[in-house]
Amino acid sequence: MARWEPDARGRLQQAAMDLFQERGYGEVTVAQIADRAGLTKRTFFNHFADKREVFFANAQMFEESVLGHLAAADPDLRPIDAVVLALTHAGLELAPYYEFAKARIAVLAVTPELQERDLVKSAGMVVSVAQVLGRRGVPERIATFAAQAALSIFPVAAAEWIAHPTADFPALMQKTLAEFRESLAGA
Amino acid sequence: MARWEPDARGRLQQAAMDLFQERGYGEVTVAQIADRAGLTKRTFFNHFADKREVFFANAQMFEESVLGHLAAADPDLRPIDAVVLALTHAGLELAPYYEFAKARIAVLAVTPELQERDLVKSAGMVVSVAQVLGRRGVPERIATFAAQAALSIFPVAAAEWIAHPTADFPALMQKTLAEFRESLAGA
DNA sequence: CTCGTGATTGCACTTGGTGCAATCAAGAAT
DNA sequence: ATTCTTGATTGCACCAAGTGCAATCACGAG
Repeated sequence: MARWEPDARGRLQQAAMDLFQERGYGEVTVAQIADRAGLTKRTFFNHFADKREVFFANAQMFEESVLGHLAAADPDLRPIDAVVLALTHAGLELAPYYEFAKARIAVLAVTPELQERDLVKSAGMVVSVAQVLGRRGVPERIATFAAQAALSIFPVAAAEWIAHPTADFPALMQKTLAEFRESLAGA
Repeated sequence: MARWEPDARGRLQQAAMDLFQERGYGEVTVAQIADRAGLTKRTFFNHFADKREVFFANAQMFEESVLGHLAAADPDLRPIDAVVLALTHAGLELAPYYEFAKARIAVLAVTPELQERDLVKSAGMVVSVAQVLGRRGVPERIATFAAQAALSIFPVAAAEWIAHPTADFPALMQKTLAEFRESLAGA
């Protein structure tokens, strides 16, 4: 038997997501989350730096997945294509969590506080992706721009996929990338 | 004589910036800001939604300037060029506030809390810029991407200009835009 | 059976932020 | 001159987020 009930962190995440869906992020207090997980407010803050972070605990795994795919990508690919492909693959791995992703987006959509943190997470990912590109010899600024472009595309394609789960996600990514290119076009 | 000392809001901004530079954002309390401005904590929150907002009070004027230039831009320009030009012109208007801009960036650079809010402001600007483009008949998604691209470019060029005030800002913008295009390139 | 260790907890405390009623300083109305 | 109105400021009570620190707990190792 474990010391205490196992996976305190996971229970906090679960309790938080449940409560956020039930009452909305703003109406939920950290004490209530901890309570539902059978823990205390103090313990919550041992596991998460602040109330917002509990919402993004899983998102980090997604980032690692993207970075993994990117590091393993064909070195001959152009930077932007490598990143888009990595995002596409990582995105496909999310398919089994369709319901979870949908709920997550629903909460995010109505909670400015979480949207704010979401921007930080995206910005952080731009930096990591750019770093990985850097190791391929891509100049820093180019790498950052490519990462930004690719990461701008992803949520758009993802939202469309959530709305039409039968759609072909890789195709959506390519279509969206084409639109981005068009937006910069070029005399 | 005015009812009270005039321009409470301005005094709060000034006091806040001074204190942030002296001690750092995290070491300054709202009560201290209000105090230095000869007001109370409660009054501070009458003028600003939260502690972070006082730092961005001026930034809104910049946004309005950009939107103004954009609305007045040559309708024949391609979307991305129109936005870049509008940002260039608005940026040039910032030249007289060089010292202030420098101090602002210095505080921002060491304060994650403010960086987070800065991302929100940028995102908001992407939306407004895209709206103005929309009124020119640019499709929504293209408009958003163009706005994102242009607003990714601006801080890079601005940082370089702050570092080398003698440089030609419009040229920096164009150079940076070219780099962004390169990052998406094409064969 | 004791000891060490890491997770959990209790508690006090600071700060951000809000709601509401009271007050204040001016200009307008009588 | 006095009253009225109006908007800005304030005081106060209160809730929730987040932190530091010491104590406690539940296990496995020795």
